[in-house]
Amino acid sequence: MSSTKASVVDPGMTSFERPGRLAAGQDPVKRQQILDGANRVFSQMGFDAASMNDITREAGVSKGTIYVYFNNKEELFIDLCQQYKTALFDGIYQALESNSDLREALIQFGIALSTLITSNAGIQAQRVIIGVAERMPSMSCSFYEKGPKKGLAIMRALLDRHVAAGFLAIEDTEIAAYQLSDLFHSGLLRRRLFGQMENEPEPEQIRKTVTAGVDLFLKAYKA
Amino acid sequence: MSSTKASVVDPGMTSFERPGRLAAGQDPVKRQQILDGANRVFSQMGFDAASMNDITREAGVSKGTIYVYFNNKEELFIDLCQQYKTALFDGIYQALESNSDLREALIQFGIALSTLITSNAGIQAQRVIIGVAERMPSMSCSFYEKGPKKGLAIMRALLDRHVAAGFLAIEDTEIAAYQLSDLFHSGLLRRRLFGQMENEPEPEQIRKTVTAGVDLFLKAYKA
Amino acid sequence: MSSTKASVVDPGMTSFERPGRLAAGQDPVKRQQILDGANRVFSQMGFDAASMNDITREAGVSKGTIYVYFNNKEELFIDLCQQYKTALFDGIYQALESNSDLREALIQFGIALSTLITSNAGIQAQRVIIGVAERMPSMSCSFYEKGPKKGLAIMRALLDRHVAAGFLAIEDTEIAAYQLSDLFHSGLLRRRLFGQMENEPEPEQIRKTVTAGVDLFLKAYKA
Amino acid sequence: MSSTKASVVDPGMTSFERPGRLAAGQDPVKRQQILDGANRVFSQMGFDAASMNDITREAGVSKGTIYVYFNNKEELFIDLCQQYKTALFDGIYQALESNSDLREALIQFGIALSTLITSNAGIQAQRVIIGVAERMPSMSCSFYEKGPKKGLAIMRALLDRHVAAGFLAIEDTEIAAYQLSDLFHSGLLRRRLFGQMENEPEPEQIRKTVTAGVDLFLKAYKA
DNA sequence: AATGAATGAGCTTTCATTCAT
DNA sequence: GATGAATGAAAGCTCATTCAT
Repeated sequence: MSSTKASVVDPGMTSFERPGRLAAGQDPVKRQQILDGANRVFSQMGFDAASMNDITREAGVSKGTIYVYFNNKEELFIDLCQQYKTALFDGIYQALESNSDLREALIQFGIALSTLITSNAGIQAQRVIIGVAERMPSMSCSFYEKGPKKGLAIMRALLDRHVAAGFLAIEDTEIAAYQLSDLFHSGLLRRRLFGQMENEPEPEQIRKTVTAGVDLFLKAYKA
Repeated sequence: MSSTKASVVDPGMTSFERPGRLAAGQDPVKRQQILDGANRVFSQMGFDAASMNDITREAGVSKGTIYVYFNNKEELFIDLCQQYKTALFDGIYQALESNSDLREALIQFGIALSTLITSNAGIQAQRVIIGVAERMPSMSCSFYEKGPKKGLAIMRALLDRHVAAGFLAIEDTEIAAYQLSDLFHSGLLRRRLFGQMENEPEPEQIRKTVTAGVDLFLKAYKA
Repeated sequence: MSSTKASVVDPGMTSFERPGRLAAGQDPVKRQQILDGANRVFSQMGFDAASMNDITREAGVSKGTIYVYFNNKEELFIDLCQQYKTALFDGIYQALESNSDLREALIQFGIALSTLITSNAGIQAQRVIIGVAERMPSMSCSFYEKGPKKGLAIMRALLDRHVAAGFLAIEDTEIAAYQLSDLFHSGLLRRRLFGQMENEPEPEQIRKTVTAGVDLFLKAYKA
Repeated sequence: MSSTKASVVDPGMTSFERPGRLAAGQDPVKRQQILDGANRVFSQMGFDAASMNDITREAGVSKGTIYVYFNNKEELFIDLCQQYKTALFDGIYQALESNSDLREALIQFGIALSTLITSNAGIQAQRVIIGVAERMPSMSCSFYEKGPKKGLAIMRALLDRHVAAGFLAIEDTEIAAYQLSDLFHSGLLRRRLFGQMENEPEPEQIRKTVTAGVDLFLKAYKA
């Protein structure tokens, strides 16, 4: 559980920049330091097996300090999950709009998405969240809605536009969007989630998988 | 956590059939009784949050007895996961071979597979296993290999036969098999895993999803 | 905090008599053993400063066992206070009725009462209860009602009978009963409560105090 | 625990009068401010359950400042108790000497004394001190000696004078003083301490109790 | 001189495991 | 062979005290 472990969050600011004394629980650098430690521990152990002592050690702050920033273990976890959502999915949707060629746009987006969700950090985050889905359904649900679901909506809108333009012949673009999003990571995501593929897939493998998926999709649905 | 909860395992034999006194830890009925209780508890709580007391209560046996049949909590959990594999995937692969029409065979198989892995019991089992995948990688891995991977091999062999027969034009049947297996549950599995779809999908919804996936697949890959 | 300390409770039964295995939290000997340990610790430290570890050590049982018999620290404390009430005040009221001579009856009763409430055990119990009276008012109140108040009612009835018989001339027997009960321990109780009198008063001192109080009372109130 | 709560201490000076910067821990206004906050918190919670954070909040000073004025929680508490003694008992003994009529002098003094020790502030102070008497015997003892004991000495001297003057016939004026002091609050103090009388007794009730006590005393002891 | 964020020992409570019955 | 009361290490969390600002 060393600090070399993957992390989906990036403080973006180091302790060197710490300004003058801040109010209790208000220092964003320290807050991020705790979240980083918590991320490493929760990612390795899951919510229940992680102990606050572990997080204390990993974050390099004292137990009392954690409890100044977060009311309890669960709130720390929820805040971390909020961060997963933002860190994972922010800024990858632009690939879809910035490309005029449909095939290329889909491939670029698919690569970005698959790279993300099959990365070590992404897999760990998904595992942790799926692991508590039974007991904290609203959290895992909101994770899905901020992530995959949002991507789906954007993709569906794109498909709708191409259907309207006569380039694609799709009866139900909702189903089609689901199909496409699953084709992006065919043979990658599930194997990664279950640990059957130990390391992050090579970029080349991702490209091949995405391209095969997009081509299958376009061949079947082109007008 | 009552006994009305979903369970992937079926004892198949009641205590009435119990024979004369057996050696310690040798009574298969009692063993199954413990596994059933453990299944209900682990499914609800996950591995770490489940307590042996809960399992004791749910299984209706004493704590000492559990420790005669299983060395510790983890071994009980591992044994239960072995059972998940068998209970989940046994007996669904025959649909692929018993049908001469390719499309119909794929649809029947897809429905069987999707129904299984999106069922409450199936989702709970997958969640629990994914939740510990980081710490017990061999277990989650073997779960994948016994389940999805085996299905994939059978599907790939089927595709190979149809390619050889000239009915399908597929370059890489491994990728194609992955694609098909993901198309079976497009928009179902992930939403179920993350709790965004609360209840088991209706048979009609599964049929529609599978059919759309198979048709997409065949349209693109038919010779 | 050794086992030689004063205790208001008497198990009345030793571990030698322990019968065959009892249900969890049902063994009255063990229960009493815990209460005895708790009594010693709470008496020394008061409720808040006492730690469950101290009680564990003093009672000679494990922490888990305490929590089988009592849900939490507060319930253990409340149960102990219930016992204080019973142990302290049960069986001292008979002196009042068993004696035909009023003066002698009052003196005997006063001696019994004063001996009790100025004893080490009695003082410790009162201190503990007074110490939490602000936060657990119902408990300290019920202690008073089971103890002093009950004695007052009996004394008042006695006075009423003697007034009716023409032996005493008392306008308000309620006030008189209060006066008498305070005269019993004049110069003893408060000094003991505040630690200004370190040791239990000698029987002779108690007798002298009670006699002086009763004589003062009777001289003023006799018809 | 707001500032509307009863307090036995009166700062008597506000921060407006604060002079130029004083040496650390030397500002008597700030010191009193801390003691006031501590009084409110200790009165509500008792010594052990009170937290320095509560006192910080209630006193309106920082934690560091408290530790400049007082070495630790216990010393703060001890200093506060010193103040209880002074605040409670100072200036009530003059009633005894300023009145030439014995009965009237005793009644006035008794009323002053009973009003004080049955007041909310007085009861809270006594509860707190009795609650720690076992662990800090010297403190509770000195409280008694500064308060009740001093009053007793003065009363005894008064009784001695009247015995010498032939107005009273008392064999042991020490016992008599104890008796009188307890008669002052018969039926009030103990009920208040144990919370059986929730509110401060009405002045009329105190007057009645004191008068009854004094009259009982004088009737029995007059020459 | 005053502050209050940080510390970490110690709190109450839980629970996997053992073993006398 | 089965039981479940007992254990005690370890959990989440609090709080008296310190010290950099």
